Order: sequence, then C-alpha cells, then structure tokens
Amino acid sequence: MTTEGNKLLVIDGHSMAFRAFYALPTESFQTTSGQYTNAVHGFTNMLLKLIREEQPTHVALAFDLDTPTFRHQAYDEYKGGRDKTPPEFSGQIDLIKEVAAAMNIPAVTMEGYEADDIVATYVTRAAAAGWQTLIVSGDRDALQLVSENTHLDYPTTGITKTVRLDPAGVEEKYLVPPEKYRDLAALVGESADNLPGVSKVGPKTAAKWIAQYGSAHGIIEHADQIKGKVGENLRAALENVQRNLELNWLVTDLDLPTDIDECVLTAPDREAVEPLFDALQFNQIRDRLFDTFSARFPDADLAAEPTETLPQVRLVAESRQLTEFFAAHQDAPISVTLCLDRAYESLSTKAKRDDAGRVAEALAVVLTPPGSDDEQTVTALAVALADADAQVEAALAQWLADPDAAKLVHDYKDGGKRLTWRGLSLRGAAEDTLISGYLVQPDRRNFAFADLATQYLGHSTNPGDYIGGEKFREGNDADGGQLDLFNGHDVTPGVTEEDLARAALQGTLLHTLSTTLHAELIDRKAEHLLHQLEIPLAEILLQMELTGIAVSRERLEALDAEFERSITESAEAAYAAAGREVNLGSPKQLQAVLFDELQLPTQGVKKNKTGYSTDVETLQELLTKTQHEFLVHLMNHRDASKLRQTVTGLIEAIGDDGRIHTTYAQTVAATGRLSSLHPNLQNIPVRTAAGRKIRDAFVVDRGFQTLLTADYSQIEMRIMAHLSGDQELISAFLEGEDLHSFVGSRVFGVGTDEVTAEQRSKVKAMSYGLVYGLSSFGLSKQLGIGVDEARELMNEYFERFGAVRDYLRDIVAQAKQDGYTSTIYGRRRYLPDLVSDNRQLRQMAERAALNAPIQGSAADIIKRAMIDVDAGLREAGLRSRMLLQVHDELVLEVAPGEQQQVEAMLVEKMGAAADLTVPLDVHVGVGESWHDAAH
DNA sequence: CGCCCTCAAGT
DNA sequence: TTACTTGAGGGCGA
Repeated sequence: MTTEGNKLLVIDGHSMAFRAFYALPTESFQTTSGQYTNAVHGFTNMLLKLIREEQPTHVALAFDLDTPTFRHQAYDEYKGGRDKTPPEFSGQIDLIKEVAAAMNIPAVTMEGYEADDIVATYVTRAAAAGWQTLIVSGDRDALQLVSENTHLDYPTTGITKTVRLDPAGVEEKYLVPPEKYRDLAALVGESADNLPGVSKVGPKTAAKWIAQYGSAHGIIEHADQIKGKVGENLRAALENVQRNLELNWLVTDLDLPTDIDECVLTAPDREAVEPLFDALQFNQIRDRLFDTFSARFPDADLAAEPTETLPQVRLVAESRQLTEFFAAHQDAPISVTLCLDRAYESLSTKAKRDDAGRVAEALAVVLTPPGSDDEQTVTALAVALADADAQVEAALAQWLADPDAAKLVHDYKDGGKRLTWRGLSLRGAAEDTLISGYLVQPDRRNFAFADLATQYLGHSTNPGDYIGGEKFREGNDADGGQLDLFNGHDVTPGVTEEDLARAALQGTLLHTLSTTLHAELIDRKAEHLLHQLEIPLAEILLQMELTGIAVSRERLEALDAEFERSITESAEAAYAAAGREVNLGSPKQLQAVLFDELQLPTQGVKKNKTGYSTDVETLQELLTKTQHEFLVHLMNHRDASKLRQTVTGLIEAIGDDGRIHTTYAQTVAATGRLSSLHPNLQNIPVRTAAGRKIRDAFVVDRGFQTLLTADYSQIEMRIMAHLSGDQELISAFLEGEDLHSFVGSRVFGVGTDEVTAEQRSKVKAMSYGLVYGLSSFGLSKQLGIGVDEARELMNEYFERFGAVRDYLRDIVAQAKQDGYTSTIYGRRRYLPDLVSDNRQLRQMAERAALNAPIQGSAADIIKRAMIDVDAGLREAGLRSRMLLQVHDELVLEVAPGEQQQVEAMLVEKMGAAADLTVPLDVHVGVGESWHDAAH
C-alpha cells in the first residue's frame, strides 16, 4: 500500500526531552505542588511548532526504557560514565507521555531496544511506503538514516535551534554520506555512549580513510598499509572499531506495537488535555495547542479558550484625569510600571551592560489600580513622558515623589533611577516584588517579573516591559500576530498601544503577586524584613548610587601608566627567563612552560581540571623549591596586571560628573549581603602598598570637607559570641582586649601579653575559619602545619570555647530539621542539599548552614545601621552623605563643619544597630582619600 | 559569539 | 577538604 503525499514526523523523545530540560531553567517551570515542568514545557512547545510548520500526516514519538538493551548486553560499559539523571528531570518523561496520549500521538517503547531503533524502524517502513519523513533527534546515530526522502532535524543550541540535514547536508557537515556515517563514528568513537574509537583520529582522518578504502571494514582489512602514528593507533584499536560497528548499527525491523498507519495525526482529546494542562499549569501552551489543531481539524470541538483580556489603558491628556484617579484610589496602592525604549533591546548585551542600564530610557509610566472581583477589566492610566503637557507631568511628578502615596513596583531602585534620569523622582514604595521574591527565595538566580508571575501565578504570558527591564523569555515570535490587534503603531514615540497594555497587565499582576509573596512573608514572620529593612534600604541605596563617589582621574591615569610599565618590564624579564615569549595570562601555556620546558618539579603540585595549577600558592611553592627567576617575574606580572585591570575598569566607569556610580545588587547574595557591580567597589585592593594607591584615587569632592570611613571590628566573631552564648568569648569582647591575643592566651594557656605573633596568627586563622566551616585538613594547609597539629589546635580551641563547638553542631542539626537557617532577625536561607545523597553537595550545604546565620546577621546589622544613620543625618539636617557600603564598612562624604557631629552619630547609631550580648565596636577614620580615611 | 574554566580582588 | 561575591581573559566548540 503506497500512499504518496503522506509525511511522517518521528521524534526521539528522550534525547529531545533532555535537550529541553537543559535549555530551560528548572526554577522557572515548577507547578505549585513542586513538580518541575521545564522539559515538558519545552518538548510540548517544540512538538506543536513542528506540527504547525511541517504539517505531518503521521506523528510518532519513540522513547528509551530504563532496562538494559541488547547493546548493554554486548558491551558492559555501553553508555557508562554518564552522570545520574538529575532529580528535577525525573517524572518529566512520564508527563511528556501523558501529553502525547492527550494529543492521541503514540509514544512507543520496546523492551531491549533504544528509541533510535524504533525511529529507524519507522523510517524504514515509511520509506518503503514512499512517504516523506522528518526525524527529530539529538542523537547522532540518527544521521545514518538520512536519505532523499528522510531528513533529520538535529539540535544545535537548546531545542529551538535545529539544523535540517538532507544527504548533502550530512556530507557537508560530517564529511561522509549518511550511509557511511556509522563507519566514521566507529573510527572516531562516541563519547556520549562511552565508545572510544581510534586515538588521534578525528572526523577528517576518518573521512579520508573511508574515501580511500570504502568503509570501516575496508580500512580494517588494509590496516597494515596505513603509515605513521595513526596507523599504529588504528591497529591497536581494531577491536574498538569492530565493536563500535556492531553497536551503532540501528535495528530497522522491530515488531512495533503501533504500525505507521496508526500514527495518523488526529484531533487531540479535549477531555484529556484540559485537566492535564491544568495540572501542569500550562495556560499559554494550551491556547497554542488548540490554535494549532483547530486550523487542521475545523470540525473538532477545539475552539480556543477565550484569549486573555489585556487591561484597558487610557493615555492621560489632562492633569484632571490624574488627580481624579489618585483621589479615587487613595486607600489602596497603585502599581507603577514603566515602558522602556525598545530600541535599546537590539543593542548587543555588551553595550547594554557597559552602560549599566543607563541606555534604556523610561518612555511612559503606567499606573494600574487594584482590580476588583466583580470587574474583569480595570482601567489603567498611562503618561507618555516625551509629550505630556506640563500640568500632566507636574501632577504625575508630585504623586510619584509623595512618600505617602503608596506604590507597588518591581525593582524600586532601578525604576527610581530611570525616573530620576528623566527629572522625576520615586518615593513611597509600599511593596517591591523583586525584594519580596528575594526574601522568600534568597538562593534564586533570576527575579525577572515574568518568571515570578509564571511561578507564583501560573501566568505564562508576556507582560512586556517593566521596571527592571528584560522581556519575557519566550519572546514575541510565537504570538507576533497579536501585534495586528493594535496595528503596531506608536501612541507616543517608541511606545505602542500594546506596550502600554502589557505594562498595565504587569500592573494588575503586580497586585496579585505582591499579595501572594506578602502572605508568605507574614507566614514566616519576616514581613518586617521587607518593610522595615529592605525597602527603606533600597531608598538609601538609590541615593548612594545616584550620588556616586568622586575620583581623581589624574591619579588613576598615573597609576594606569605605572602598572602598565611594570607589566611590560616583568613580561620581558619573564620571557628572557623562560627562553621564549608566552602568554603569561594563559594557565595552559604556563603549564607548558613551567612543567614541560623548564622542567620544574611537579611533585605535590595542586591540580585542577586542566592539569597542574598555576595559581599564586603553587607558584610560591615552586619558587621556594627551585628559586627559578621566571616565577618571580610571572608573579610580578600577575600582580601588576590585576591592579591595572582594576584601574582601567575604574577609569572607564567615571561618569560625566567625575564620579563613579556603582550599582548595588540587593537580591543576589543568598546570605543577605549586598553586592556591588559596574564597577564592583567592594573589592578595591587594600592589602598591598601598590593596591592601596588605588584607594588614594577615591577622594572627597569639592564642597565637602573630608571622606570618612566607619567600620565594625570583628563583627562576625561578635555575632558568633552572641549566638553561641560562649561566656569565655563574650568576656573577651566585654573586656575589650585584642581578640586574637585573648583567644591565643586561652588556647595556649599563657598570659594575654605573652601570646607570640605566631600563636596569635594561628588562632586568628582558626577563628575566621570557624565561621566558614573549616576542617582540620584545611586549617593545616592554611597554616602550613601537620594535620595532627591542626586537629590538636582545634581540640584545644573547642576545649576552651565549648559553647562555640556546641553552637556550630546545633546549627547544622537545626537546619537539617527545619530545612533552613535563620539570622538573628529572621532572614531565612533554605538549604535543601543538607539531605542530599551526594556527599559533596551535602557537605557544602553544611558549611553554608554554618556561615549563613553569621554572615547574614552581620548583613542585617549593617543594613539596620544604614537606615539609622540615614535618619540621623536627615533629622540633624546635615549635608553629609553616605557613599559606599563594603559589607562591614561605610564610606561617607562629610560637609564642612559637620565632622564631629557625624562621627559621634555614626558611632552611636552603628553601635546600637543590634542588641547583642557583646558590644559592637565601631572604628572611624577621616581623610582626603579613601586610603587616608582608613588610617 | 557564548559558555566554561582559572585566577584574583574584597569582606 | 573555608563562606559570600564580581570580573577579566583564555580556550573551545557551535
């Protein structure tokens, strides 16, 4: 029975599900019940796209089983060495099969065979019947099936991008025609299947041989004629090649449970789709599925669910509309979303990042009131910033700047900055879903609004541009047709009606999302962290970022030149010592020079994934052993390069105002710390003299008297004393003695003034190490002493400070029980890996559990201090201002005549920021530069 | 061009 | 086999 015109789509389900799994982030695709769905999501999308675009008449999915196949029986190590399937993936294959069932598409498996064999059998039958076939598979074995009527879609990146291969395509890409691909693969080997081939033989050599001898068998027969090293390798690996040939041959005559005729595509089973997609929380995909099939099967009952209704948006024409709107919604917060300039989206990521967001301007402000139950659609107002009249802009400006007018936002700090650049200001953030999302899930990487909406509201639509930038990942190409609804024309320069509607949609979702997240925070009694700590802090950080810190361009440029000279000199000296030029910044090339050419001893040298390490520690050890001159020049070169890199970064970051404006990331560090970026001002060198010169370039600006630094001394050990309640440690701080001398005296049983420098540095390393979960092994390495001596030191330490040991033990046990750690102020960090089967993961989580309450409490304390200091400055009517925060240090710029008052206020407020059983010691310094102020 | 790795700066 | 970060540059493969 020949049925010309039929077209079969056959998909290797396992390989494509895996591709989908790695292409999409797990954390963005999780149902409320916790089931991950990223692979299901990606796979289903891909399937629908293929059905829509390829219009197949027949569709089949092939899957592997967990049980061994005939290949495993023939070769024990087949597919050995593969990582275990990630737990997030498990169950998703079954869900994909359920999706297939709901769509009436067969998902075929065969005991003892792989998905590939099933694919091969379908392809063979379809070819015999004269059908066209499209294979979709991420497994290279499928290449051998390509023919005139059978093409292969092979994924390149992710799952969205594939390359379609016909016989010519296979030959172009893999250098041999499809029917010879097996021969090539057998020679080259297939690492994914743990099948080694002939060493040093890659596709090019293999293809050359195949051209010469016709096939792998031909090559084996003539193996003795092949010259050189590769010939030897070939003769040594003949068994491999034979075995590979037996294993990479696909079975084409399986007795499949579903014949190709039964794979005919029919309408999906609506009764099955609805509950399944409800459970998966796939709303957008459901619409797409019904759209796809209703075009194909007009008679089936597949009318799409009513499409989402975007909110109504009214463009404000006169200020009265705004004042009435504000009056009507006085009692409830209004969400504020921004339409950003889409023109910047086409810029490269590099260009966008270099200017740290300064490029994407706010073009329109959209204000959305809370929705009500009886009213499906709400009406939002939009103000076009480019062509609003003066009165409208004034009314908007007044409301935005009013701290008592409650707003809902996502990323207050970013939005506030963009509005400031347009001459507006933003105050009165009642809720910020960026921050509440972070407080709920501090380990999360990405807090894009759309992703939070997807996770918490199951709303996988495109809310468009919003405060915080970044469009919904799925992009617009899938629903590009929707633009027609709005004719796509701009209602104000750069902004279409759809943009406004999507911003308003985000506005309505913001109301729901903030309620959801807020409820979670109340549930864990952490709501005060949002309203009393993080949101007030965001306002302060916004001001600090806008203010920036003055630098001396001259000093930086002088340093740049100085370091550049030093780089050149040390490089030349290094080349002379090595006997040749080498890229000193390349660990790989250094390995060659150090260990091959210079023959430095490799014994005991630390290794990493690429071979012997070339980090400072290693280089220092080598220097001690060999005194080789190259090492000195290399290390000088390293130092100078690193310093120069910092300096050039700073010079590039100088703004038009002569100041450097960092950006604080408030939702990155899982412990609650801030981080600083573009540029990072929290890792400016300080330990070396050359490095400190860089700090000398941060200076007080005209109109101000001095820079001032205020830092907490040993805040983490003080928190340790407080949390553990260790009387000995507490008394150390109460007596105000040098901490490490005190600890040393107790550990070594001598008087505080008899502790030697060596003893002091040992217990100092130990004290700091404790906070990070240091082991005796680690301590021995750090101090360069034996493991036994390190263990002895730890025992002695814990003997004297027993409550510390108990605390550290209990904190891990408690975290294991609760699933999370808490800071003094209730900031949680969830550590699911504490119960992981993987020992390394588990131990990492245990160390994180030791550290999180301490580092996190320190972060909370300085945040509280910043809020109190800011209030102190304002209440006293001072002009002095905070510029930087470096974890336990604040840098301020002091106005003339305010120094004494500011100093006293800082010491008082920072000291009182937490009520611990030990005092908080604050050290203050002033000076013309950051370096001077720290001394 | 994007991704992974190594190295190094800070608290 | 010590926590938390940002960032540059090399090397490799798509």
